[in-house]
Amino acid sequence: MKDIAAKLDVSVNTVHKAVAGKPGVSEALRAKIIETAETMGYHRNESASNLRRKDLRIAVCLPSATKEGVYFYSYLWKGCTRYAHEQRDHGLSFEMLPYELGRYTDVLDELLARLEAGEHLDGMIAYNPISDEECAALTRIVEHGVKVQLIDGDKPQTGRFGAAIANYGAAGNLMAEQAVNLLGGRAAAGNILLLSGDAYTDSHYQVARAFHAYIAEHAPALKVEDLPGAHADVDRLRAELGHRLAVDERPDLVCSVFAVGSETVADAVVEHDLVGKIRAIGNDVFPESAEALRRGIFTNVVYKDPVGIAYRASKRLGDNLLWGIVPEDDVCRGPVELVFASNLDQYCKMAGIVSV
Amino acid sequence: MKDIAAKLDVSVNTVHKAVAGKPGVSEALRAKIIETAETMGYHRNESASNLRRKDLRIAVCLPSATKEGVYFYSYLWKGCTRYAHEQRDHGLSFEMLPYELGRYTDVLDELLARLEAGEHLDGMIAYNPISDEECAALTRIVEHGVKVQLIDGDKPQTGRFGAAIANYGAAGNLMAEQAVNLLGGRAAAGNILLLSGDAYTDSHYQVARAFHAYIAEHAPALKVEDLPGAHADVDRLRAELGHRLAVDERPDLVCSVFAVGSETVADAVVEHDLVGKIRAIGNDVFPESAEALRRGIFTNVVYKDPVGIAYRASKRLGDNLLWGIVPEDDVCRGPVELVFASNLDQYCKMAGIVSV
DNA sequence: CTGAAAGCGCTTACAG
DNA sequence: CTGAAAGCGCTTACAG
Repeated sequence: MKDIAAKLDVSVNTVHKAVAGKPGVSEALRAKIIETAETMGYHRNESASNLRRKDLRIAVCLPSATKEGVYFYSYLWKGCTRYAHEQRDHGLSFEMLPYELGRYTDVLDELLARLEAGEHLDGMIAYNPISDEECAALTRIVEHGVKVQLIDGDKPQTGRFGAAIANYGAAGNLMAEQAVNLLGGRAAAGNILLLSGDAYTDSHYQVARAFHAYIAEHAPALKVEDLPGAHADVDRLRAELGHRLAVDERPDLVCSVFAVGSETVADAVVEHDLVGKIRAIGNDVFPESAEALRRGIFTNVVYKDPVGIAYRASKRLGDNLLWGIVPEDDVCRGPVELVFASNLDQYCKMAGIVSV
Repeated sequence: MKDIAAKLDVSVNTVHKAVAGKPGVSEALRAKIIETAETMGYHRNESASNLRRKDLRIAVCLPSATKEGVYFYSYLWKGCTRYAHEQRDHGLSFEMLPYELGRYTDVLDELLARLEAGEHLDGMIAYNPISDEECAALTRIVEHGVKVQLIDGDKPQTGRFGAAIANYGAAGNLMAEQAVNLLGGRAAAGNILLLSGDAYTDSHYQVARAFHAYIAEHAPALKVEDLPGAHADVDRLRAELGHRLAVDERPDLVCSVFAVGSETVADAVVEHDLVGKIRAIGNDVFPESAEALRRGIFTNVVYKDPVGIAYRASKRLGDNLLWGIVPEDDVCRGPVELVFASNLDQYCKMAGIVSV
């Protein structure tokens, strides 16, 4: 920077304003400085930049990890806190705002009140808003100049900066692809029972839809029957599943598109003494599903990397606020993988699951 | 730091020496300072620390990516350069020293000469040495106080700081587990042809051994026949494989423990018009294997994350040199995953493979 | 719009 | 063994 300043006979301060995109330089001079900087191979020293500048403030607003879906939410928190920890000396300060399910709007309104009272916030990691109230509150936060990065869903109409979502379509395809493998390849025949969850829950619906589409295209001789139902009526689901497994014409393969359904499947398979006799694929890695895979109850479990999704969401926001980096796509889809007993341990280690 | 100094009535300089582990403080005072620092919740500001201190020097010595195994080596380079790029302002400077295969000792000797001439080097990322000469040269580098992190193998007798290796055992198990799945589960029967590579190449041998062990334990009715041979005699391998696929009693499944073998399998399956009629699992993601998976020639490909291995090797060394972090294990084993057509794209993106 | 000066929190080189 | 001073490369707050 000193060299550039000397070469153009301006002050380092002016160089700073030019390269950092700050106001206070004429556009002509800025262009000349940026050009010179590039030809001289200049790049900003991150350590020095971070040292003097004031921390940018980011709020994280996700469901607390104490209720339904506890594992999933705790993985999201883990991804955010990991990034926050890595960046603690790098110019970012995080405020964690967990909310009890059903109280999202309240927490958003509180935050809004603080913004209206003049408090400054640069960015926010926020759980995908569902209700109109939640969307409206988030939209108003965006209007206060806060860059909002959504997690586990997208609502472009809020004016959010970006969104990070698991690749539910790929998860459904992956589960279906292995289902076809297990039932004999392209010429596969047989019956699949799919615990398809709640059709109004985006993640359930998308996995189930992709599953059906894959089977229809690649192995049309396979019959897929849906068994819907989610957290709310898990008892009915359990009874119905038991019913299907008890009869002689039981399905050749049982799959679940969601975590609670996977647990139900594992329990039912054990209860009806079908371990090794019926094949099953679960969704999401959590202690119970990991145990079921280890014991051979599941052939596989679909992994959607919730920690990674939250980490990437945080990093995209941080990189943008700190360095002005604009991602290619505003929506970022995480990877999906199929877990086997042979490589289960590496996923448990990532998720912090200790085997029993 | 200023607060600690004020509290204990010493200089910031003394506090620095105490917390940074530098000489020049009495042990009694050091202990008192460290205790006070902890109770006051002090932690070192990384940006400030990086800004003033001199860059630590790290050399990277790996096979150049222009010969045999080009993809694998280029992935290792990619992992190292990614870390180097991330750390460019964070107190680490890297020197890249690619060598032509067979010329490893020469490059190590050159480096040794520089060290003996008084040049200083803090750390080194080095490819696993094979020959006695290579091991000896590396040992002498270690004796000059250089912390050496090995990649793709381990030679503890060199006194290396650590090693990062793909989990070849898990890769063999994973391939075998899916082989059992494809051939009918626990009661599977059938014949598997295994391109087992070169028994003297550690990576080939370990994958093949784990594969055999898994089958013997989990599906003893499956017959596994080895077809050995590696890069050196790929023409013979190709002929022999063609022979086995041409006859009526062809295997139900063909697997390869190594990349060149996988390419050979894919070619042979196409040549004998067996796409969709015979099942095949390959090893390693590279353009040809990705294409074979996309076209349904392979059911799956085993992924061993070479970029990640090199990245983690670099990061472990960097974290130790910069912050004194000592990893729990000196040997770090990378993850292994089974790739499907449904999630192939995410691996191609990581490896920089553009689909045709 | 432009610049001179102070300072972020640490590390270094040097003096006592 | 201990400390006073300078300085890493940038950013900020302020003066012109």
